[in-house]
Amino acid sequence: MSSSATNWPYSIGQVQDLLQAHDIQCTQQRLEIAMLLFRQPQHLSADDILMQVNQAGHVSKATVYNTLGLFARKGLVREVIIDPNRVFYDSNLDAHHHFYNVDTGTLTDIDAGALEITHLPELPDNTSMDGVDVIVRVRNSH
Amino acid sequence: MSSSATNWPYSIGQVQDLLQAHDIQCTQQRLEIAMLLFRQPQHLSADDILMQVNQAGHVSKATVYNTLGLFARKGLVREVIIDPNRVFYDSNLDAHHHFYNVDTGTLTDIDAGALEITHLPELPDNTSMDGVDVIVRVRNSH
DNA sequence: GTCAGTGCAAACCCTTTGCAGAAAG
DNA sequence: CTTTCTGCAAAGGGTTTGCACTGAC
Repeated sequence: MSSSATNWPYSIGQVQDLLQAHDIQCTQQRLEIAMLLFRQPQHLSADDILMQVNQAGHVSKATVYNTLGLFARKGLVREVIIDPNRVFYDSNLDAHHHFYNVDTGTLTDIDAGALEITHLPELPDNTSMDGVDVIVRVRNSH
Repeated sequence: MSSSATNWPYSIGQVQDLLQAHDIQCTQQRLEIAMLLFRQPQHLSADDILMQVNQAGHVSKATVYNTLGLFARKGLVREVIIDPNRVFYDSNLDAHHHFYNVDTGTLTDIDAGALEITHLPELPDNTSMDGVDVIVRVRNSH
């Protein structure tokens, strides 16, 4: 079930292969952004990435946003829309769900195998399944 | 389990009681917005509400946003964050989940009883459960 | 009369876009 | 050489804020 037989962090070669496998032309900037995301399974906002990638080299804001949009469209990363203020990009390719700490804005993974959904009703007419997201909202126990 | 033994749409009196029960001072504008939301179980964006409420009377944009934020904080409506472009406000007070049509941006309810989650792993340290959202993304079958 | 709510416009912030220059194949 | 990508700055769009006015109690 695991699509990624991975050892984090990914090596440069593995990231290059990953881009190619997802039909994404490999450029300097895309490689830098992907390397960052695939250092470990994590959830980063566009701004996180913009700042981190610019500690060493330089990638423009527009390129970061365009690249992340491209990665998401190509299925290389998953957009996580939970926080109204920003989109997170998730480098964990395996099926999983999320804890969302509403106090800190922190996302934590829930392995898909650790949770089971049953009795899902039939889909609306003329639609097909695209995915199921489960978000468990938690708050700090005061 | 149903917190609302309701007959939609809510009457003015019922909405006034609802506001009072949620510790919200009843004003003209808040009543208008609440009446609109509780005409039926539905998902409206701030802009939907702004436009609909201004077909008859007039409520300013700031008041609509402030009021919806207040309603959500007080637990009168539920914020649904699924679409990166706008927040939906859900007047369905019963436990339920959502289908989200990624092509049309449409939300549809899934009765909570129609779906079961088991084997939820234990929460992160020092946190308490705030709620579970299940989002089933669907797309139009081409 | 006092405190909370409202309206307007401007400010904010994340994200997208237009276009000229640079890079990839 | 042609096509695609990148960078900059400006525009876009939903949401928030500052402040004076109005309304609720």
